[in-house]
Amino acid sequence: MINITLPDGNVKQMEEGSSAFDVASSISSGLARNVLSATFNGKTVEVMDPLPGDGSLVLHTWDSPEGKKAFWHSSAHLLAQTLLQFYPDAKLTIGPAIENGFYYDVDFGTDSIGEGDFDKIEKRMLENAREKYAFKLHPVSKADALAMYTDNPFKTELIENLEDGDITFCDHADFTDLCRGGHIPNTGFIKALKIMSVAGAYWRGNENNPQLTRVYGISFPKASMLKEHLELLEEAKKRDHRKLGKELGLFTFSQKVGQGLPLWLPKGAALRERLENFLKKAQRTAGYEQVISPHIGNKELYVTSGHYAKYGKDSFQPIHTPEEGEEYLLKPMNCPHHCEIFKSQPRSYRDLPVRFAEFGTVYRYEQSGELHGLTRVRGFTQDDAHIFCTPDQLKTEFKKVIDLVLYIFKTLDFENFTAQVSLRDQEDQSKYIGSEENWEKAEAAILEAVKEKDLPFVVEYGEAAFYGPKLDFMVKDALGRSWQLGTIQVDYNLPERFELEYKGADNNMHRPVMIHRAPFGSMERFVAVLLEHCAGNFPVWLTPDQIMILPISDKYLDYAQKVSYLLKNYDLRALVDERAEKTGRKIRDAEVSKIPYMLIVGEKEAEAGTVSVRKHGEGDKGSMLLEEFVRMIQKEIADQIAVFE
RNA sequence: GCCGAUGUAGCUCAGUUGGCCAGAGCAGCUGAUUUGUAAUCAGCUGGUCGGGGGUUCGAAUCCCUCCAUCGGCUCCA
Repeated sequence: MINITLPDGNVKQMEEGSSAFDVASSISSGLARNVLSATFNGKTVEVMDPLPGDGSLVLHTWDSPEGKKAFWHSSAHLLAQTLLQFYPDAKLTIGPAIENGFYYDVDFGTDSIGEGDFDKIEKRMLENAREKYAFKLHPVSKADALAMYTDNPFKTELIENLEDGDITFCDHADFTDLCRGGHIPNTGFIKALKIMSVAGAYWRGNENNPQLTRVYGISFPKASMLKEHLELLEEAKKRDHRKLGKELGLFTFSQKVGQGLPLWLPKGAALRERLENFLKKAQRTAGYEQVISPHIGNKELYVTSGHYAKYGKDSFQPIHTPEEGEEYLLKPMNCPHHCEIFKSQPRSYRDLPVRFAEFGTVYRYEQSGELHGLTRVRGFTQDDAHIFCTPDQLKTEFKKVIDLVLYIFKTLDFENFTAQVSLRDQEDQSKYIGSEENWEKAEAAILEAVKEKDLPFVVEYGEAAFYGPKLDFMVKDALGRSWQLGTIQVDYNLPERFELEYKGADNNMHRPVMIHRAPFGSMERFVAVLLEHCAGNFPVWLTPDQIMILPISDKYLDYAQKVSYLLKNYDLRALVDERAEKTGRKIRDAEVSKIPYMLIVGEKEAEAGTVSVRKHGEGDKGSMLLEEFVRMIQKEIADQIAVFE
């Protein structure tokens, strides 16, 4: 007999040779049908394989990440099997599960695969799935494993890095593949699937290695789930900030101006200005001072900061002065300038912390293939600030910045977020500059601040910047997609390089600590994420046009103008649709342009001094006195944009 | 930068086994309509078919090249 402790604490006694499936069956047949993977004493085991003795068993269904992982990884096997049926000479490499689905990297040799082939592959995969082939994991000796892949250098490389005795293969049908395990019981669980795309991918992610074809797919245990998933993708497409930005007239790009250099249109520029003013106001309260620095800086500035050595080659190249000698770089970040501002006068410990803020536009030469809408551009404006403080003030200041970030998230309705603490790579520390002692202090300060603020957080090793650890805020948008927004970074390095100092109470000179922070990240990126989050329906305080006044006919134009004038006096952004169109048409156009309020005015309204209110997406709200409407919208705005304390 | 795909009017898209003057809807302009909660009607304008080169009697369509965009990879101070 073997004893199995289930996660709910119940102990099951099972006969020798029982599997996770047997355990599930003994609980309920419904559960047994839905078990996709199992973990036994912390190790992944195959659902159908006998359990190796006493221990605790966790069963994973579709609702758990482990269940999905096993499901999608098994689907990758199915994909590989099917691909070999069409392309017998293809060389397989790896096929893992990913966040949403799975992929298989394949070297197709001289063959190629395109969207036109997806249909037949999907059909054959489903045919194969319906055969309910069981996934069977079994050990293979290193020598035998190598013998199986004499013509496949990729698999050979993988096997060579494995210990003899640790090597397993997974079979289903007549297909076998090097695999460490974690499968669903059989292919029959896979009821719906779709090949999503093909793309190039380097072997082992290294751009010096040969490029393989990555085939992406997704699969589900129910056809309805696939439908839902595809609908979600459709919805995401509708919310694409590139599409909405064009439709709402916020920004554009021009081939002539250059790649990755956004042009902000009047409505977009006004929106950005409102975001800036909103943050500036909170920053004033929080004790920041605005500074302004130029768009170029002497190369020496970046040699001093260390950025030139690190990024000089991959950046926009220096601008040479007409006479020889001097070289200037487009500003790729604001910190060196701010360091020099700090140095412009002697500082006392009594002055600290000083907080310099600037909406600083910077230019970075991103590889052309990386550019993407407003989320990855070559010229962008950071809502940057640098805080210079004493080491003792670091944690307090850090926490204050967290408060500011949380204020912004709350105002803009980003309720789901995780703080990501990025620390050094624990194995390879050669890429970081700065002393061990300082790094440790900084890492500890961030972790303490995050814990004291009670933020949900994860720690990522190896994700730190080369000059210091950081805290990034990952927000989830309305469709559940993750985006990196605000960032707070500790820097012991630049103060050292720029020899920043202040006079302490002990009358000696001390080195300040620096915090870089950008709650929005960049204005471009933030607007993009916000657009997708709210699907273009900005909160009233932020939206470009708040109110469209629709006169029934030109007889009521005068009244409409009067209403518009009055609203503008209240700092509300109102337009009048003066066209000789039918009301239905005017409403449609205002709805399509996502203007939150429509005020319909005709004879009744003109006589009574009222407006007939229609709200975007909600319809007719009935008529009210103009003053009433003003109070209502003012209250809405006040509720949306609380004061930062 | 790499792999793959795409590029036709301001926007969304038809048109490619090479062949009459390259089409539609929306937007725009002109006129009529004076309208009550999601598209009034008619007419008109608008395109070096991404740029350049080539093949051909003939190219939006085939080839080369450059540019840009999209999906990934790599990268992200």
